[in-house]
Amino acid sequence: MKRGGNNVASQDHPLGYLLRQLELYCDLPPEDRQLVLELPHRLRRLDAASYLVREGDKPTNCMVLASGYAFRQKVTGKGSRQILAVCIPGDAVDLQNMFLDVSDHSVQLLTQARVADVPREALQKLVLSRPAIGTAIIQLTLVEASILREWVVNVGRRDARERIAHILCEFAVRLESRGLTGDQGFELPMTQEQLADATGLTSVHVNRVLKGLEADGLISRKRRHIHYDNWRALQDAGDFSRRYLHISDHDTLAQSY
Amino acid sequence: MKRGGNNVASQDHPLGYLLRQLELYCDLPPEDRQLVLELPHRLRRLDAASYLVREGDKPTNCMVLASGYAFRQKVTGKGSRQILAVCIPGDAVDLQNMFLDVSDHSVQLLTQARVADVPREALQKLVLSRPAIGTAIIQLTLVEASILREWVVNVGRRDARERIAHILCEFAVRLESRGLTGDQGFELPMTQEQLADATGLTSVHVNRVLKGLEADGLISRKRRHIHYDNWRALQDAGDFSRRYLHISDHDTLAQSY
DNA sequence: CGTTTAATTGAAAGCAGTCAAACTATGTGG
DNA sequence: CCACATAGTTTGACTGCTTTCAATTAAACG
Repeated sequence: MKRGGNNVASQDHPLGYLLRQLELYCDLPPEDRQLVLELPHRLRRLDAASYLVREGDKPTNCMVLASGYAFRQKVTGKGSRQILAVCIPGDAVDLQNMFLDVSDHSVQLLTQARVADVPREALQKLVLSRPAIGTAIIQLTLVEASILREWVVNVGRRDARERIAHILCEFAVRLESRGLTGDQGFELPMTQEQLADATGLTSVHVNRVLKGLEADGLISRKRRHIHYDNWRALQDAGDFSRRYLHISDHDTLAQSY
Repeated sequence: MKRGGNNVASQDHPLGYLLRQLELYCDLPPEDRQLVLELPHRLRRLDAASYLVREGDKPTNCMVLASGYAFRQKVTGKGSRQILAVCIPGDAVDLQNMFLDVSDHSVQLLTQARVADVPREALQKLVLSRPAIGTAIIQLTLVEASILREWVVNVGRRDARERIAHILCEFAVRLESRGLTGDQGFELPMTQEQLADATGLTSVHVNRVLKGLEADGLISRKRRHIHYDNWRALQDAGDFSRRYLHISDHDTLAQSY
């Protein structure tokens, strides 16, 4: 059940990760794979904290993260920020904007990144004319929605410890599914304040919870690196089940811990 | 800029509301309109509290609410419930399941309802073969995702009063956009406990907040009926802006209050 | 009408927030 | 190479919004 054949492209081609992500959910015929890789695009290198999209924008491109991390966010009237999603390499940053005219949230880089700008129309056309690509993009969109639902649950019905443990598990599995993790751990590209904005907490409390998880032997930390000392217990602490990520088992090794 | 021509169908045909909803975001050519209305479907009448979908199901139909209300929900390991969305008449209940094989959440009826079951494949085929319909369905999906993002903000970064005011505003505008509201108010088809599960609060506190909003002259209530006494103030109290609903202004009258 | 479900109210407890300060790491320029 | 600046982490004390628990009232239902 390997998805071989395009792994080479993943590493070099700016859209390789995108292709790989599309094929996570359904196989593409060879000619569709070609069409994806041949999408017109312009590659930019951007600094950390750059905005890719601002709420209210009328975007003309669909951006793909060739490398680096980003997050979606919204700011309330009182000025507090809520992070809505974390984008990892290969993510198409604004499928949203491909079919809606005004962006309803902002996207900001977490790290320095390479971003491929694909003209909106080119991707649109592919989605509407190639059933396999259309299916794959729709599935991507639906999985993003599923993750959003889980975030609503996380923020609405879990306590601080559960929220943090849950989001750590989510990262672990998502990164793993794209081969971006190290040995039983990963580089968390966020400050504790950003983690707080993603979980509806304050940075002070995130700090306390992280120390608690560490004290209980679930994780250990060095700088921004998270190591799971007890993956099973971390999942339990976070009420985490991978089902909502819709990643088939053979796409990741995480369950072997 | 009227979307006339299919208003008659909306009232009678089980899929009329769906068609109307599709056309909210982009116009369909007449033959596509025909194809939507000619979708094979079976109509069922179900009691309140019936499940339309259960988490883990592998559904074969896409259900459309011809009448009645429903909500999406997930239950945590500790047994608390989070409501993720409220479906109103005309909503396609599981676009999710149309392109994903396993449902990641449950859908339960709020009221007695008429539900049209459309075979998954029939709708899929239409989406992938008719660009206008594909575009409309994708837009619908994206708007749902946008609403989810706003819910994350609501639950993550707003206090109890703001959350309740916000969700009331959202109902008002969504119902209005489908012509389901009365005079400066609407029938809220939820108990206070369900409202609590939608906002990440407890029913006790929802009650206190509702009474607070009433005491401050923002709303008045009779049974489940909500009347906005001061629409402007209610929006302010809820930090509400309709942008995330992606409803064009001429599709609703709400802003005239 | 009795029974069940939902709404309401009060008192007490607790989780997380706020405020403030100290500490650490990283980076810069002299 | 060190002093200084900046950004992020850590810690403590106190406050407060919401929850919890419990009891009462009101509405819906057979």
